[in-house]
Amino acid sequence: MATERPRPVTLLDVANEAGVSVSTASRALTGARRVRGDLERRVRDAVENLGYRPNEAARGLRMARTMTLGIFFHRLNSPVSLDLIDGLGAAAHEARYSLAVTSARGDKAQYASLFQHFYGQRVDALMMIWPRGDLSGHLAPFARAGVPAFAMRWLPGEPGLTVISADNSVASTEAVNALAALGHKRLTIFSHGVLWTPATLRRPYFDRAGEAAGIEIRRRTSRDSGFTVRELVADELASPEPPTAFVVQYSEFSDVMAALAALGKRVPDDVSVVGFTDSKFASTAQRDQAAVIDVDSFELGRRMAGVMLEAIENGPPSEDVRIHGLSRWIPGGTIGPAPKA
Amino acid sequence: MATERPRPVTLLDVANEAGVSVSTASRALTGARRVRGDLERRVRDAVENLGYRPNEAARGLRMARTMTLGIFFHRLNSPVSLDLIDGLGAAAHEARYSLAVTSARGDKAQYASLFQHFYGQRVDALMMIWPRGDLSGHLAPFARAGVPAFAMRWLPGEPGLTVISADNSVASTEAVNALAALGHKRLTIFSHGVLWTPATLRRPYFDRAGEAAGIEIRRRTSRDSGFTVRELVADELASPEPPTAFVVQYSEFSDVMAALAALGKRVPDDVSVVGFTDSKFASTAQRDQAAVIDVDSFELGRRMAGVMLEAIENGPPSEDVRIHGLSRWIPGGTIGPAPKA
DNA sequence: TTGTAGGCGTTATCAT
DNA sequence: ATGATAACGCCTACAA
Repeated sequence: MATERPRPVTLLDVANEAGVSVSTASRALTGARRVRGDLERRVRDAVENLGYRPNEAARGLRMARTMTLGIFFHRLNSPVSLDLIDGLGAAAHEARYSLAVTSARGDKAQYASLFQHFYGQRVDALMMIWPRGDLSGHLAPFARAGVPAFAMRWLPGEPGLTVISADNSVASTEAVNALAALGHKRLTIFSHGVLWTPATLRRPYFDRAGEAAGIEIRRRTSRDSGFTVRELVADELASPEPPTAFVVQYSEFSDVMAALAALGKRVPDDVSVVGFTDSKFASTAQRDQAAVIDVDSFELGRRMAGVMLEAIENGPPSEDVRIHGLSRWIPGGTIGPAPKA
Repeated sequence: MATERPRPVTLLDVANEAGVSVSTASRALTGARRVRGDLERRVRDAVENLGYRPNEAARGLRMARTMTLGIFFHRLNSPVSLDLIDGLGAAAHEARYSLAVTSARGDKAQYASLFQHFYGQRVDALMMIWPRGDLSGHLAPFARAGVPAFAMRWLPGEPGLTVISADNSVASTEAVNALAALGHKRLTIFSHGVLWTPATLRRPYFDRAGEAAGIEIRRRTSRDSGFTVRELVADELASPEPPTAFVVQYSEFSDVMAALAALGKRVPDDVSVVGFTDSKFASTAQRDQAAVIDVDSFELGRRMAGVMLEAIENGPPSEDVRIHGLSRWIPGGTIGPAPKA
């Protein structure tokens, strides 16, 4: 037996209760034009009594705006995703927007269906988090409808798609400088089992900072190799001129620490370790007293939503968007002077 | 300059292109009634050519159904939340529903505003994840509108609110039995820094299983104490009759392992350790060869969405919902025979 | 300042 | 089987 839903209270109900016309009721609530004070009060009272809330679908139909932000994840896997959702949601909600979240679960074959779904929903703006492959086909309907589309990804933007990314260069440079000041000459950036991770984006930061500070920057990744963290750490330390410092994704921080311990290396006496983290792990990192480059991905989400809202209002930005000032260098007990050679 | 959006293609455009009326076009697409084969083909072709997608807001207005599931989080913090969103989203999308996600960010003062927002959206069903406090006030509008509301929480349901939870008793009992078979007599369940965690829900499972298997079950939590994991582990092991096995939330698994190592205890020779995890950590756990009680929270999300969709169709269930069969006992190298006293 | 009426895009009812 | 038409709830010219 299909449930027959009680009809929710509508603006007409409010108008009747207040003894005015729907348009007056509407104006009293939207404040588009002035209404007589006493009438406005009566309308507001009626709203209160009846528990009226405007139907956003109807309003959206009329206004050609659904007050919905579409967030598309290629995959929903890291705690960073959570913070992004949280930050996006916070900013969206403040602006009276809602957040429609979807995930392709790593499957590109899902894209078409998911994008069509968003288009059917008539989201007012679209944000893609680490999407893969060519999107132009999927994005065409949005472009035609004038829906601003954003992507967090490594490739630059293109017509109909603005790329948005976080700039962590300041904190990264500070970290490199701090290590240089401690006498370190060789630093290895460690990214294990990751293909499209922030590690890739951070490359230029570190390269530039390393060059300026006179530190040699190497990288190790196991993305194709299938080696364990411990094997990679061991291999790296067995090289002729081994690094004296590591930069590590925080999700592998403890693995690397354990690997170093197992190899008989003390931190920070023999090796310094810097974690690349986000604020979600901040408390953990502090408990560990770890030195970290901290990225506030909650705030990043907020800022991303801000950019989306702005684009809905005034059209998409003319250039790709870089977001600054969200990362901090936090020294900690896992770094120390470079060991004497 | 406010952007003037190009008008997206509507059903009328399709009808014109196909040379039929809107009603025929609508019928051809919804399949409500049969239309002549050639006309249906022409309509489908027009849809293809024009890239038409029905406006869900308009459809929702007409159908009094928005095809939207509202998911409310008290806080968006654990990786489990991510899996839940992912699973909910997968099931929702299959049913052509979208997922509206919101988080109170741990702040009960946000509830009213967030619930009103969902109500304005006219979500078809509502799911609350670990909500706090009294919800009846917030839920009243949904109840009046006949919107099924669910909550994942410890307290039982009430009128207008169905409680949904996962039943992990089978796997938990298996774990206890496995430990009993290995000769363990005293087991401590360890929950650090958590108030409303699954640890609380698991109590009865373990209590019953322990009683049946003849194992004494204790619990340690630091929720108010502010002790470190290591201090708690040390204190527990210093008791007159120390436990020979621990059950630990996976997020603290490595902390407990490290604490045991620091205390000179070998795993599993001196102490056995069982992790309580979810499938997100499964690969990690396997790499660690850890013995775990694994919960598939992605699948849990799917099932939750299924319950919501069913409730939209046929009204809310008459009783609170327990979801079974989503947890597995996975033995591993972190358990072994109890040490001889 | 207020009310009347039209329309947003869709589906369902009613004639044809 | 098809087409005209009303209705969903809201906002906004336009008229009063």
